[in-house]
Amino acid sequence: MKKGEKRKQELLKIAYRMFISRGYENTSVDDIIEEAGIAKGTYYYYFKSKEQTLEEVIGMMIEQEAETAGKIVSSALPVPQKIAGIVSSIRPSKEELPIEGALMRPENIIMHNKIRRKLTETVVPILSEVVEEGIREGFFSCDCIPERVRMLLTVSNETFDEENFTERDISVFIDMAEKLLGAKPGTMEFIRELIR
Amino acid sequence: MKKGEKRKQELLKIAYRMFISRGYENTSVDDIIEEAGIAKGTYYYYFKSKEQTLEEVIGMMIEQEAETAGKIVSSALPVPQKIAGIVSSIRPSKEELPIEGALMRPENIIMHNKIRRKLTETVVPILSEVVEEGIREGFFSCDCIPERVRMLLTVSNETFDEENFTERDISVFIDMAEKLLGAKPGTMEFIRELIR
DNA sequence: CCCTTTTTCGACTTTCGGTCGATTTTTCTT
DNA sequence: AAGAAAAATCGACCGAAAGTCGAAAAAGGG
Repeated sequence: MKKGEKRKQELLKIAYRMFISRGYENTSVDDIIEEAGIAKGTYYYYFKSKEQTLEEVIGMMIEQEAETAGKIVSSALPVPQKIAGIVSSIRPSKEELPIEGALMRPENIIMHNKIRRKLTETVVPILSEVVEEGIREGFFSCDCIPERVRMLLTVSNETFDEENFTERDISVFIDMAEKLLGAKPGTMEFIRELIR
Repeated sequence: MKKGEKRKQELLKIAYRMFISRGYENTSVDDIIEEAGIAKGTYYYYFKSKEQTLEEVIGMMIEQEAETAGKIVSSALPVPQKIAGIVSSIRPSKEELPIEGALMRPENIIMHNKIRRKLTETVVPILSEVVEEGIREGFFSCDCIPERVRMLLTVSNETFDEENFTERDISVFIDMAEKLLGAKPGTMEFIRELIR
């Protein structure tokens, strides 16, 4: 009964690698089982569908990132650095797998989308907490924190995921972040380094 | 040689209807050809792939909306009403086909995404023009107009497409729009009616 | 009317996700 | 240790769906 879990983790790892490098749509179940050296039936003994595999793979990814982010929140770092740290921990999705760059390929819309959704869902509360802290310390000044954080995250995802963003995009985004959170101009400049 | 164009339009119309009502993924080429009463080969005589059909269907949709928006821009309406008009002309995608509401179903991510992309691409320049006009008239005050417009559009799409948005989301969005474009507080309140 | 081009046809191929009953391996029970 | 029960594995098979292809039928033109 323990061998089972191990096998599943193994399959998850293989699926993760393949989804990342070749894209979800371009990875067939046959590819996965061939790599794993198992039969179709075995695969479906562990996953009810290919999509469920994707779901679990994404769950894995996000879980890790959330853990890192959580540690940062409860650390003693100053607020801006907390934000920097969290944002960085969220981004590896790009540096980690740029070799293929298959992530936002047209055919990868589905995976990309699911990742974004789940990421937003888990990160918004975490970042909100930090913003709250920032308000207490006088960095920020605003209401509706989760809503604001979410919108910032949305723009960030949508804008900086692609390769086509410009320096102007970054400037506008910083301006937006400062204004949306009620921070003094220039306070959020540190974001520039994170993105570029 | 003219019959061809006609057939293609007919197929496009059928595909449009089916993609909208049942979703792109849930519509098979066989469904389309059955509805059209033609053979597989005929379909592929007009489209190189199912995806190309989707592309053309989306092109059709956006073209119409862009036309309407264009007329509004060159009208004599005051700036806020131009914006309102354009935003409305963009939104029918929701009122037009809510019966099934299949648009943002998990399985429709692909279509939804392509629509959003293309829509943003075509609407950003149009709205930017209006904002420019608004600056001249003292409504707004900002630089990097296309970037700002794009981000606003991004947030709007992502936030108000779903059904789960709250009144607070709207308020924050309005606040954001005003601050991003350098408008006086309250100026953009009219957005509230458009969305709700 | 014949020849060319356009359009249509539908059987066939391939790919892929998923199913299922049989079989082997592991674990539990006594 | 023997046998039963449960867990894990196997792979042939299925059905759906996109896409191909060569042949045949319409449409046009001279």
